[in-house]
Amino acid sequence: MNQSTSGIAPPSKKQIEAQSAVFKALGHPARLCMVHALGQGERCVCDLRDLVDLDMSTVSKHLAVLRNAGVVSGEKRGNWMFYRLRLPCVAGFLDCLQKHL
Amino acid sequence: MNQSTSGIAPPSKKQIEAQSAVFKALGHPARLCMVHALGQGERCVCDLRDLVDLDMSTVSKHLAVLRNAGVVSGEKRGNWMFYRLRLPCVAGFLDCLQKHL
DNA sequence: TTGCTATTTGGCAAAATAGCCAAATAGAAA
DNA sequence: TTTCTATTTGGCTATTTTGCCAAATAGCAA
Repeated sequence: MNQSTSGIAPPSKKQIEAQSAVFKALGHPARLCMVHALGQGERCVCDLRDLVDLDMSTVSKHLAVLRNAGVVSGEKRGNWMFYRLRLPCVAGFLDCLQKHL
Repeated sequence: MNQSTSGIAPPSKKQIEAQSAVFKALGHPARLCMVHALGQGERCVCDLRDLVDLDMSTVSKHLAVLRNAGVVSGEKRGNWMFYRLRLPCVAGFLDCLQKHL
């Protein structure tokens, strides 16, 4: 037999999809590493490439995943593309993880 | 040419791995759905199975992913296995996502 | 214009993940 | 003991993800 269920409404399927896309985007070591760096300010793709030591095209695709999930945003200035963190809550959550893991 | 880099020490590779395991665990609609439910209190596997409508064995494997990442913990009482949320910061982060997505 | 630099996109093979069924396990009940 | 119930594990295929190379794109410089 099952437990009785709570009366609080769960998030919609759309919300769950959007939220899990954010988590999925952060759920890769290279992407999380880049997000950590972006937490300290904007970076160009070349900086992030040096950080994670992957092919430039791979880094670009990782950034596309983060962009599509709404985690970061990019702005082109001259030849460079600068990325910045778009979700303010990420930094605080990372701090909390640091403590509890 | 690259930007100048900050002097703040980045997290260790081990920390990055542990943190991205948490995000990866949360980065699946069914698992996130279950975590939402667990945010309101412990649930047995059968309750979670009803929630996400997947095979019992699939639910069990999803819970193993969450357990291995440190997101939830399980306790057996009688025939039932009860899972509960182990990371207090998840609920607050989900609230923040709700606002900013 | 041509050339150079930074980034993105297409395509492919390798690796990881998801979900099912069947079988194993553990504990309660008869 | 045997049986039933809840959960986990093994194994398998289908799907998704990752990361490289090559090619395309965009903007600056000459």
